[in-house]
Amino acid sequence: MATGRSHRPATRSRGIPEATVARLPLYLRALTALSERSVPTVSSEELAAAAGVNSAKLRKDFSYLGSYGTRGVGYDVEYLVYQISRELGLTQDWPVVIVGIGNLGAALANYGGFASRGFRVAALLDADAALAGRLVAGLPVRHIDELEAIVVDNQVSIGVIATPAGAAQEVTDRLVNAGVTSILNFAPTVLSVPDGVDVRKVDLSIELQILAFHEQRKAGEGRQEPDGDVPAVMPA
Amino acid sequence: MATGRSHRPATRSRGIPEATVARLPLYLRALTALSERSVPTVSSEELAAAAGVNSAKLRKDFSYLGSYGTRGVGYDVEYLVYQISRELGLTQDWPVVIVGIGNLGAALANYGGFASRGFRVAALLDADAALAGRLVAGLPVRHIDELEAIVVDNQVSIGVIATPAGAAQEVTDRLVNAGVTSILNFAPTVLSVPDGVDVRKVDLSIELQILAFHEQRKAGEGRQEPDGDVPAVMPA
DNA sequence: TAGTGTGAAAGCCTTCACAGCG
DNA sequence: CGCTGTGAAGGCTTTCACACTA
Repeated sequence: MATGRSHRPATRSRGIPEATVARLPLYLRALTALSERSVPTVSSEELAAAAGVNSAKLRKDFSYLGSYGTRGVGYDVEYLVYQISRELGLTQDWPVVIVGIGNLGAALANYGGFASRGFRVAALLDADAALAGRLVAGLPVRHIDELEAIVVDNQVSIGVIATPAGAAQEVTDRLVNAGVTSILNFAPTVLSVPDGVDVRKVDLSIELQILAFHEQRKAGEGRQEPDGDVPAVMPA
Repeated sequence: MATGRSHRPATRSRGIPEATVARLPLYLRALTALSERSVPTVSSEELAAAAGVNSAKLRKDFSYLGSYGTRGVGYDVEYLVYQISRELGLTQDWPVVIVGIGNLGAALANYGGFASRGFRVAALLDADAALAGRLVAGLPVRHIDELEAIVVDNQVSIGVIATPAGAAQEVTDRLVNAGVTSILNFAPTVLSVPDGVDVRKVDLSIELQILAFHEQRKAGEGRQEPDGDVPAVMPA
């Protein structure tokens, strides 16, 4: 999902399939929880259950990272936490700017899992001059005019867009121009970016619409088991 | 992707592949924009560009819905809007409850694309009694004790969870017990639900971690480091 | 003629099932 | 013996490329 444009034919950045990369954070979260409970080792079966996947998939995923398990025993929790963190690039510090400090931007700024795990909010930016200086999550909101300077000074490579849809493309252009190469977009717009810039989007209404689709299907299925066909109510 | 548990072997609810369903909202948004500009027809090429996909994929997707285009011309915008809306179940009204009215819950309540498109916020719920009665997005926050009554009275089948992680599973259980069969989860937890209940999750920190992975890869590509092994610190 | 609709080909991703190791 | 690691098989998804038609 969501890379810059139509580049990268079969994106697996270094042998690790994209689908696996997308699950590593899930494993990491489950492992972190185990680590906090001082659990020393875990089997693929247990960890898979905690992460909400099946164990064959988990083992296959881990096999792309290397042979980090012990047959007959399982995986060393601490060691795996380290390996996955390293693989994901979380052993280094990633300064992030959040643009658009409405409810959503504020929610993001306050989000704990954000600040932990290597991500540091370098600045909060908003176009509304009236917001400037106000503290959100302990940080002062700064005016969007400062965007370029902040990105350059802090070597920000990741930007989060929580602006209204209408402002998203312009903000994107400015971020990219200033040197940002990864964007997490919460605005309901398709962003266009140059090659080499990654965009991931999170879209609330799309998720809801997908749920509605399945909801409708369930309702249409009626009481009996879905063995045969659905009534086939064709449109006009 | 986010269905209840390990059920549904190859989920395509009625011939429409899951991957296609996930793109229909994208097409719908692009079409709605065209409709507002009173554009009568679009080609697959144009619409695909607006939606951020390629045209072959779009045509294939539409072919699962039926033959709604005109060769040599393109697609009728209004007609497609209607067909996709119907397919997604957006021609009916979906009452939704949002649980957890912090910054994120408030952002969701205020989100425009939410209220439009067939989704109606039936209630905002929070465990904090101090919030009760306060207006958010024009709706009064109600206490979580009212959850069951609200779900039943409004025939709510979709619930949105914006609570802290610790509360998410309990809220889920109560929603499901009361009759909710689709859940959009913003809490960073794996929810367990009975068969037949769909869960989709949106996880901010996961998205960021995926970006960090690619960011790291880009950075590493500039230097040498092709075979990238690390000192091999084996576990105890 | 311009652009849809679609078999066929090619790639991914998941699952299976079991060899092999601690 | 228990559990990992992994070829092989099977499914989905995307892409290709072109017949076909308004």
